[in-house]
Amino acid sequence: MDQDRKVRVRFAPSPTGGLHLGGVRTALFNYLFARQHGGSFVLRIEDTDQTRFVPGAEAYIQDCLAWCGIEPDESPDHGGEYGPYRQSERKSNYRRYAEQLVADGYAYYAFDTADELDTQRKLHPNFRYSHENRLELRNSLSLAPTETQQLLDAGHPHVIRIKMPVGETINLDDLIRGTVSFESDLIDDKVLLKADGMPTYHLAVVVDDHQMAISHVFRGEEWLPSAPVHILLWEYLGWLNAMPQWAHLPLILKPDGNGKLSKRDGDRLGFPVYAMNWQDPQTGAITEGFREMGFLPEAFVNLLATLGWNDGSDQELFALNELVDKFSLERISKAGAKFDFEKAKWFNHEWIKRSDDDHLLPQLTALLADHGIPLTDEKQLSSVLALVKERLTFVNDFWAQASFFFKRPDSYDLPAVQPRWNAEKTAFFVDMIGKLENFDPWHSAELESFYKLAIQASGMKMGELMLPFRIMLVGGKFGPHVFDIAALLGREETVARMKIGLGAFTQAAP
RNA sequence: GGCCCGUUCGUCUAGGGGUUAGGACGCAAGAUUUUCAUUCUUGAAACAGGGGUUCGAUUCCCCUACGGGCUACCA
Repeated sequence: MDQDRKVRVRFAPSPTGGLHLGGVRTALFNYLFARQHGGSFVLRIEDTDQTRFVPGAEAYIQDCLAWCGIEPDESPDHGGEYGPYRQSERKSNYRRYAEQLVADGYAYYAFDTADELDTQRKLHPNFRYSHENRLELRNSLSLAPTETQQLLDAGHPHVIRIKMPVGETINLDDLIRGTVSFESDLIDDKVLLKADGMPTYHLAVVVDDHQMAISHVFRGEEWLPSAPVHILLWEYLGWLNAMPQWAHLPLILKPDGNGKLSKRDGDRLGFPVYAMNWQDPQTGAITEGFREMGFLPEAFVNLLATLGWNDGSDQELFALNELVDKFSLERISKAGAKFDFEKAKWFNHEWIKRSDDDHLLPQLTALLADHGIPLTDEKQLSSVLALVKERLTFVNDFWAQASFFFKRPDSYDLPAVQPRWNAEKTAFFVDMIGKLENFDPWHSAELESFYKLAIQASGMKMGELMLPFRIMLVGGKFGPHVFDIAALLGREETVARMKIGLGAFTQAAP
């Protein structure tokens, strides 16, 4: 193997659905490795299965990657010298290699129909198309050469299957798992070229990876069992010295119970599994994505990277460029990792705290617009954000945490004040409103000391007069420091809200 | 069923022949905040089991158990 060859890795999703956690993580690890080694990250679309191809999914995949900050060096959209990057556009390639394998004795034509194979499977519980029975089935190995030729000439539907050797041990050197051995006797004769002339994944990856000079293949662990077929193909096609190095990534598991994380788990447990909103083309149903739920791409990338990888220290927060520096295959764990949504939320909380205002402001502006609030004062928005930033788990929490800065309360938490409301309190607020109308300077600290002095003078208890004030301004028992709120609201608005609130309290009082 | 992979607190994980087995999320308690949240402090919480090897295994080896993946003309 050529150790000096340029690092070229690829992410090869099939455009059959939304890009879920495992997919994005695979892309991320590929990307990190490429960047780290000054290599190329290739996006190749494996749209081989026409029956399940979903229109729009290809653009969706690219959008997801872009949102995460993963920019391919070569892709269907941006091109590159190894194109085309869509498998459907490379179709002419595959048959030729399949035929070559037949000619070299490594593969054969099989004419069995789907029905015939079904019958076999019913007859034999553990049916495998293999060296044990291929001579009894209808293929170019069992048929006379003339008969095979006749069927071929007549255009009889057929597939091409690999002829698995007998008695060989196939060793895979996996970068994460070390050497993994397989006995060739136990592996069936996989279909390489389908009756429709399209390749199966097994043929396609090998041919594509070879033609695109891929140096490293990082893919999910679910591919481990078919790795020996791929290795054999690299050998049989005569490309063994150009074979990429392999690394099979641990799976992302469902949080409860066991098994691979699926879309249904997200629906069932109430968290996203797709990077971005995904609309099922059949049903039209939209599954909410991490982005739409209010995740920052930084947090999403961070949580994905640390699901199955760590840098050996206690550090948990990593930016993408930091990951490029610190990522290493050796530190990827072998065992699958259960996805924990609580921890995912924590990552987002941390990233919101670390984000600059100008990073968050556009999203907040959009959020306010969704609630019918036009942006009038960006500085004010910034000040509000400073007050509530560390309370946010999601960007969208901003509305729940800070909407009262932009609109007056619709209702008041009357049960919190009403039972103990009295004339004395009414008098205090009437007096306070009058004083505040002329109070200066309108700053949080000054307001606080002034207000507290007035409470002392009144002889009433602090808590008796603090809570009503808060509820007048925001409507309920929540929000940041009251005097910060008043300061930000401004004199006019604060006084106006106090008057309205006072009216509501006295009217409702017993 | 067969093949392959895996197994440290509930979860993500660090560690590695001799450690009080460390961190984080979550949980609990306390403090701060005269709201709610944040924050801070403290706490409970793990080496799957059995055999070896060894003076000594959670760490190395084997077996078992358990979990997962694959077993399509899907990827």
